[in-house]
Amino acid sequence: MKYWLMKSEPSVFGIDDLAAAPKRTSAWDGVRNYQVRNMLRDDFAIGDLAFFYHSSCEVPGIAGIVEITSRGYPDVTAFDLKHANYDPASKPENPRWYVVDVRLQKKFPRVITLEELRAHEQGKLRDLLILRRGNRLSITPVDAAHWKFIAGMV
DNA sequence: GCCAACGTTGGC
DNA sequence: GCCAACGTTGGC
Repeated sequence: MKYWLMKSEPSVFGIDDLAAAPKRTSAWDGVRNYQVRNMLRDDFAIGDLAFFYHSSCEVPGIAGIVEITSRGYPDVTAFDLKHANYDPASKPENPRWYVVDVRLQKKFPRVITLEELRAHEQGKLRDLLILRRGNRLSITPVDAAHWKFIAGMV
Protein backbone atom coordinates (compact mmCIF):
# COMPACT_ATOMS: atom_id res chain seq x y z
CA MET A 1 0.00 0.00 0.00
CA LYS A 2 1.35 3.38 -1.01
CA TYR A 3 0.72 6.96 0.02
CA TRP A 4 0.30 9.94 -2.28
CA LEU A 5 -0.47 13.62 -2.35
CA MET A 6 -2.82 14.84 -5.06
CA LYS A 7 -3.23 18.53 -5.85
CA SER A 8 -6.34 20.17 -7.18
CA GLU A 9 -7.58 23.72 -7.42
CA PRO A 10 -10.74 23.97 -5.33
CA SER A 11 -12.18 26.46 -7.84
CA VAL A 12 -12.09 23.59 -10.35
CA PHE A 13 -12.54 20.52 -8.16
CA GLY A 14 -12.23 20.69 -4.39
CA ILE A 15 -12.85 18.30 -1.55
CA ASP A 16 -16.46 19.47 -1.22
CA ASP A 17 -17.06 18.55 -4.86
CA LEU A 18 -15.84 15.05 -4.09
CA ALA A 19 -18.04 14.92 -0.98
CA ALA A 20 -21.04 15.79 -3.15
CA ALA A 21 -20.25 13.27 -5.88
CA PRO A 22 -22.18 9.98 -6.15
CA LYS A 23 -20.67 7.48 -3.70
CA ARG A 24 -18.23 10.28 -2.79
CA THR A 25 -16.21 8.91 -5.69
CA SER A 26 -14.78 10.52 -8.81
CA ALA A 27 -12.21 9.93 -11.50
CA TRP A 28 -9.13 12.10 -10.96
CA ASP A 29 -9.04 13.46 -14.49
CA GLY A 30 -7.23 16.24 -16.29
CA VAL A 31 -3.65 15.19 -15.55
CA ARG A 32 -1.55 16.34 -18.52
CA ASN A 33 1.98 15.70 -17.37
CA TYR A 34 3.85 12.59 -18.43
CA GLN A 35 5.57 11.87 -15.14
CA VAL A 36 2.26 12.04 -13.33
CA ARG A 37 0.57 10.04 -16.10
CA ASN A 38 3.10 7.27 -15.58
CA MET A 39 2.38 7.16 -11.86
CA LEU A 40 -1.36 6.93 -12.48
CA ARG A 41 -0.93 4.27 -15.14
CA ASP A 42 1.74 2.14 -13.46
CA ASP A 43 2.10 2.83 -9.76
CA PHE A 44 -1.33 3.33 -8.22
CA ALA A 45 -3.07 0.38 -6.57
CA ILE A 46 -6.51 -0.12 -5.12
CA GLY A 47 -6.36 0.68 -1.42
CA ASP A 48 -3.64 3.32 -1.68
CA LEU A 49 -4.32 6.49 0.28
CA ALA A 50 -3.76 10.09 -0.79
CA PHE A 51 -3.88 13.51 0.78
CA PHE A 52 -6.26 15.83 -1.08
CA TYR A 53 -4.33 19.08 -1.44
CA HIS A 54 -5.93 22.41 -2.34
CA SER A 55 -3.66 24.56 -4.50
CA SER A 56 -3.90 28.02 -6.06
CA CYS A 57 -6.39 29.23 -3.50
CA GLU A 58 -6.63 31.46 -0.47
CA VAL A 59 -5.33 28.87 2.01
CA PRO A 60 -3.33 26.20 0.23
CA GLY A 61 -3.03 22.97 2.17
CA ILE A 62 -4.28 19.46 2.81
CA ALA A 63 -8.04 19.22 3.11
CA GLY A 64 -8.52 15.50 3.70
CA ILE A 65 -7.78 11.93 2.71
CA VAL A 66 -8.99 9.92 -0.28
CA GLU A 67 -8.80 6.21 -0.97
CA ILE A 68 -7.83 4.91 -4.39
CA THR A 69 -10.58 2.62 -5.68
CA SER A 70 -9.30 1.68 -9.13
CA ARG A 71 -6.13 1.04 -11.00
CA GLY A 72 -5.17 3.49 -13.71
CA TYR A 73 -7.42 3.57 -16.79
CA PRO A 74 -7.70 5.92 -19.79
CA ASP A 75 -8.89 9.49 -19.22
CA VAL A 76 -12.03 9.68 -21.36
CA THR A 77 -12.26 13.46 -20.93
CA ALA A 78 -9.30 13.69 -23.33
CA PHE A 79 -11.52 12.21 -26.08
CA ASP A 80 -14.35 14.69 -25.58
CA LEU A 81 -14.22 17.53 -28.09
CA LYS A 82 -16.32 19.74 -25.86
CA HIS A 83 -14.43 19.05 -22.66
CA ALA A 84 -11.83 21.43 -21.29
CA ASN A 85 -9.51 18.43 -20.99
CA TYR A 86 -9.81 17.54 -24.68
CA ASP A 87 -6.54 16.46 -26.28
CA PRO A 88 -6.68 15.53 -29.97
CA ALA A 89 -3.43 13.59 -29.57
CA SER A 90 -5.08 11.07 -27.24
CA LYS A 91 -7.11 8.43 -29.09
CA PRO A 92 -9.34 5.73 -27.59
CA GLU A 93 -7.27 3.09 -29.40
CA ASN A 94 -4.06 4.61 -28.04
CA PRO A 95 -4.83 6.69 -24.95
CA ARG A 96 -2.24 9.18 -23.81
CA TRP A 97 -3.72 10.17 -20.44
CA TYR A 98 -4.86 8.17 -17.44
CA VAL A 99 -6.99 8.55 -14.32
CA VAL A 100 -7.64 6.64 -11.14
CA ASP A 101 -10.86 6.67 -9.14
CA VAL A 102 -10.74 8.26 -5.70
CA ARG A 103 -13.26 8.02 -2.87
CA LEU A 104 -13.40 10.55 -0.06
CA GLN A 105 -12.36 8.82 3.12
CA LYS A 106 -12.11 11.80 5.43
CA LYS A 107 -12.49 15.53 5.16
CA PHE A 108 -10.36 17.11 7.86
CA PRO A 109 -12.15 19.40 10.33
CA ARG A 110 -9.65 22.03 9.19
CA VAL A 111 -7.12 22.42 6.41
CA ILE A 112 -3.54 21.59 7.33
CA THR A 113 -2.01 24.63 5.71
CA LEU A 114 1.08 24.81 3.57
CA GLU A 115 2.41 27.25 6.15
CA GLU A 116 2.09 24.60 8.88
CA LEU A 117 3.79 22.04 6.70
CA ARG A 118 6.61 24.46 5.99
CA ALA A 119 7.17 24.88 9.72
CA HIS A 120 8.52 21.30 9.67
CA GLU A 121 10.51 21.71 6.47
CA GLN A 122 13.83 21.23 8.23
CA GLY A 123 12.56 18.57 10.60
CA LYS A 124 10.00 15.82 10.36
CA LEU A 125 8.91 16.84 6.87
CA ARG A 126 12.35 17.20 5.40
CA ASP A 127 12.32 15.96 1.80
CA LEU A 128 8.55 16.03 1.50
CA LEU A 129 8.27 16.57 -2.25
CA ILE A 130 5.50 19.15 -2.07
CA LEU A 131 7.83 21.43 -0.11
CA ARG A 132 10.68 21.13 -2.53
CA ARG A 133 11.47 24.25 -4.49
CA GLY A 134 10.35 24.14 -8.08
CA ASN A 135 8.27 21.02 -7.64
CA ARG A 136 5.34 21.24 -10.01
CA LEU A 137 4.02 17.70 -10.12
CA SER A 138 0.33 17.55 -9.32
CA ILE A 139 0.74 14.09 -7.80
CA THR A 140 3.68 13.06 -5.63
CA PRO A 141 4.44 9.98 -3.54
CA VAL A 142 4.54 10.44 0.24
CA ASP A 143 6.57 8.14 2.44
CA ALA A 144 5.00 6.40 5.42
CA ALA A 145 6.79 8.47 8.06
CA HIS A 146 5.69 11.73 6.46
CA TRP A 147 2.17 10.42 6.08
CA LYS A 148 1.92 9.47 9.72
CA PHE A 149 3.29 12.78 10.92
CA ILE A 150 1.00 14.87 8.74
CA ALA A 151 -2.07 12.81 9.65
CA GLY A 152 -1.19 13.54 13.27
CA MET A 153 -1.25 17.30 12.67
CA VAL A 154 -5.02 17.44 12.25
C1' DG B 1 20.21 16.79 -30.12
C1' DC B 2 20.16 21.78 -29.10
C1' DC B 3 17.82 25.61 -27.45
C1' DA B 4 14.79 29.74 -27.78
C1' DA B 5 10.17 30.76 -27.32
C1' DC B 6 6.19 29.82 -25.24
C1' DG B 7 2.80 27.88 -21.91
C1' DT B 8 1.71 26.31 -17.20
C1' DT B 9 1.90 25.92 -12.24
C1' DG B 10 1.20 27.77 -7.98
C1' DG B 11 2.69 30.62 -4.04
C1' DC B 12 2.53 35.16 -2.83
C1' DG C 1 -1.26 40.35 -11.18
C1' DC C 2 3.61 38.97 -10.63
C1' DC C 3 7.14 35.88 -11.41
C1' DA C 4 10.23 31.79 -10.57
C1' DA C 5 10.67 27.43 -12.09
C1' DC C 6 9.60 24.42 -14.48
C1' DG C 7 7.73 21.37 -19.09
C1' DT C 8 6.69 21.37 -24.07
C1' DT C 9 7.21 22.60 -28.81
C1' DG C 10 9.36 23.10 -33.04
C1' DG C 11 12.95 24.98 -36.13
C1' DC C 12 17.42 23.91 -37.26
